[in-house]
Amino acid sequence: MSALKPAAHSKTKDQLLEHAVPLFAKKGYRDATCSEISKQAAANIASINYHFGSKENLYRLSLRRAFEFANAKYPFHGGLEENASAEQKLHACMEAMIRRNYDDGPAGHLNRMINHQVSRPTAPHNLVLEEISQLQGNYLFNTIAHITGPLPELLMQSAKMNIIALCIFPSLAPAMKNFLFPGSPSPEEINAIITRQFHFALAGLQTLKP
Amino acid sequence: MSALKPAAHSKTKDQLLEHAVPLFAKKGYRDATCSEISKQAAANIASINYHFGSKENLYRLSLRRAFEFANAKYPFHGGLEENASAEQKLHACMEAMIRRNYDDGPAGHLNRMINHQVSRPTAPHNLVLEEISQLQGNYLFNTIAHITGPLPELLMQSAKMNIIALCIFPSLAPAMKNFLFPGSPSPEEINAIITRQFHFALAGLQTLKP
DNA sequence: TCCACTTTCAAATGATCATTTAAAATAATC
DNA sequence: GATTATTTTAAATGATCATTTGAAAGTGGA
Repeated sequence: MSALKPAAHSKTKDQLLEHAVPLFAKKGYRDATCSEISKQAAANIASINYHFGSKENLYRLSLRRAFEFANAKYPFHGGLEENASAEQKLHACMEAMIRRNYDDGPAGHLNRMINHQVSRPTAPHNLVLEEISQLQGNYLFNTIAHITGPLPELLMQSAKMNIIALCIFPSLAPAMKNFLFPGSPSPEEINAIITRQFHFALAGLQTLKP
Repeated sequence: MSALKPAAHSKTKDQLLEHAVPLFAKKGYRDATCSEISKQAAANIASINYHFGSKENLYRLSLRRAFEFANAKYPFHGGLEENASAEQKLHACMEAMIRRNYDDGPAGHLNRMINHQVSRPTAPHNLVLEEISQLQGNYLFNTIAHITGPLPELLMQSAKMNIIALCIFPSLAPAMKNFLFPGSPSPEEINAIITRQFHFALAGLQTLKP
């Protein structure tokens, strides 16, 4: 436990965070090593612990940063007015989730980090994840409720899960994504995916009405 | 490289495989250590390399074994006749996939192993996975084709992906599964899930018809 | 210039892991 | 029962990892 108190900002600290995010997104928490992160940031290996205290803490900050990027470029509400229809809002949510999957830049890092996290949960990271998913999950939850009408809690959660599944499942597994789109899908293909999945989801939701 | 050629069968070898499967299913390839596997099998740590050559090879055999268990208890065709309707066949596929998710015994190990594998692919293991998923994927593919009628290849693959997503997504993430069902769902709840997801999927597939 | 403080650095530390080794124990064959 | 082959064992090996250490270098203010 070091008694030193590093400054809030420094060039090295910024560089470390900047390179940590894409590396965690690419390899996941475990396979992105401190050695590689600090090498990419042109910093000494000890700098991570000096500036962030631990690799785990650096990961937590990276998650938050990736969330800000994703949310800024692809917000769940999609710029819709509050009085937009529930169908429009659902479309916006799905569009945001799907576009994030196919964004190779900073706005796509969050989904890639989550994909790694999903099947390999580590206690402290889940706190951040839950915070994020609640923020977005509640908006989606309310939107769905307007489409299906009131449903039992369990059915609602399950409906929400189905919407998320239709948006992010193909990109969860790198193998599946590559199978569908060797290389990256074109903007037109992404648009087609969004409308296709939206109609698929909407039809499915109708079957849940009492 | 050992010059010894161990016998095809031995009690220790059987015990190792028997304990490796549930451990790989619980923790994934990396977090299930040779040390823990051999301890559970009441064998020496060197026995894995003696009998299987490497941890990787033990994992490959474990995958095959898990596949046999899952397929024996929950076959994709669900005991249907060849002339059953496409809807019946789709229902059978989905039922098999969903029941495997909620089976805590040997028949559930395959899905748990795949869930770990999905987001963290390792080259040699993927060969086995592809073999397995093609076997089952082709059957599902043909079934869907009968429901939607002929579609472009990409649309068909995407439809297949959606069906799989609706079946296995909630159990992909341990956190999500626990959120929906703290503890395990009852047999009645599982039945309800199957019919609900089937109707959701069927309605979605209709929207893909030309 | 001196001093207190912050930051960087190369090397050490200690933990964990799969795999190897070589000797000892066991089983099989004659 | 002697000899050969197989299996088990404790210990060693070497690799990788996050983190710690202590000294060196850098920085800003009086």
